[in-house]
Amino acid sequence: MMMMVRKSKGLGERHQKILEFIASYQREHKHPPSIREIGLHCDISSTSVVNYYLDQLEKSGHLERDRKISRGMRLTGNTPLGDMLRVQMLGVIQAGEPIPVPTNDSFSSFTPDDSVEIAASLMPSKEKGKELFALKVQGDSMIDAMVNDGDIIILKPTQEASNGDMVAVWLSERNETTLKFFFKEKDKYRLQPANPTMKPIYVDKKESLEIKGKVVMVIRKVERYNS
Amino acid sequence: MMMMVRKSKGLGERHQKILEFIASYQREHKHPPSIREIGLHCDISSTSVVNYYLDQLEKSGHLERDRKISRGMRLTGNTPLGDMLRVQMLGVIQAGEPIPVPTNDSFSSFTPDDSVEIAASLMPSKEKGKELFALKVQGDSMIDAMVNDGDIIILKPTQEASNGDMVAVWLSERNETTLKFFFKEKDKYRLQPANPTMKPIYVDKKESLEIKGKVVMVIRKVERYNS
DNA sequence: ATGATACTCGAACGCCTGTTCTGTGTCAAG
DNA sequence: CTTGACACAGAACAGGCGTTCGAGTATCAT
Repeated sequence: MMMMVRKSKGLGERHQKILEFIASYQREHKHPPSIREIGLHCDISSTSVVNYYLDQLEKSGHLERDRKISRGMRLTGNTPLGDMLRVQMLGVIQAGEPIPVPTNDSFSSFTPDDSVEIAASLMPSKEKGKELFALKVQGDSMIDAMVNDGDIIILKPTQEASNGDMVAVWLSERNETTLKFFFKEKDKYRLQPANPTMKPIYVDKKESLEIKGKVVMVIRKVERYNS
Repeated sequence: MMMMVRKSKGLGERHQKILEFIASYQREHKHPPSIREIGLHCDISSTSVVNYYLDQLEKSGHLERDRKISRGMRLTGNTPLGDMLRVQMLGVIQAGEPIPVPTNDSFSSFTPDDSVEIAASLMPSKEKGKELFALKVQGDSMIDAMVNDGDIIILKPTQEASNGDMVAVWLSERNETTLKFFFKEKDKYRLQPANPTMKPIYVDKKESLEIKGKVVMVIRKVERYNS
């Protein structure tokens, strides 16, 4: 004597509810719900009915299912396939200050101090986050490298750089940290700004030049311009 | 009469193997393996041994476990909790060319033409990818906005901008697309370059100025410098 | 030797979970 | 009215899967 029927196509109220529950459950538990859990929270008393809807959602492409496997379902659309990697935010980089470099305690005893998540699909090489670290740029001094105040740079720690690498270097004799493209020439190093309109600076090989890391990515969250 | 023993602390060969298997299995199947599957692929004949190692990995912080729940394990460190959102890459943006804007077919019939994945945790506002789109910057003409050739910009489609927003605008009378910070003044618009050393350009309100979108993020993959 | 520690096996127990089958009420088309 | 698709319930079945227990072996310090 009571029945909310959903004609033919489109997502029904039940479908919607299930989809939302799966999403929220996944967020909270880090893994998908079981059929029975879905039924419980969506006021469906029979596991077969849940299965019934799950089948439909799968056919309509909202869901993927690994039959026979516990909680083997996942939403399509957003929260897609790719995985991502978390890189540690070690501190800030600014002119006149040495930059922090990753301590050598491998990757154990990780302090989730502060970190940035990067979609793995964005990483250029296969340098999949093993030893990457992130720095926040402070001040406008990196402008010649097309890096602005507040930007986040992702870098791979290294002492040596190939020609063409963008590196973070510490010029102790100039008491300056800077981001430049690195080129080794006859008797000196050429540090080429990213901005083609700016002239490179040359560092004699006698001068101490400490390469701190190689930049692999720059991320800028554009918020607002203060002016 | 044969036994590879691992003294005391640190990750043993077995631990490493299990960790790697879980990661690869997860990549392939989109869900964690079961204890028996781990044992099978890591040459461990007893489920209790796998459980034994899993316990250790959990204690050492490499793994999280939801006991009693099938495949209720996940690696910590990388491949973490957060979800991400996929934004469509609609095309390129370059001076002298109009930029593509999202067609109005909502978000159904999604062509995975080309897309970028962004960690949700990086998104400034709660504008969680609903209608975001991405463009690849071509040419050096956006340099005054601290955007380089090859950069990827994420923007939110809009026709109106508030003061201080970074917008992509089409100046039809100048036949140019550009990225600038937007300010409305008495009788004109001020388009402020991101680079503080560069002067703003002013556009009379009579001139047509089409705001295409508001930039929310800039991503640069640093590969190599051609020079 | 002896005991402690680390590691490994195999089997059994029992809950968890997806699947399947039978049955019921609703509604629209024939 | 009959028929059939559709939405749903409930129960039972069969594996999947984590857990636990008893027992055996190797290494090392005492």
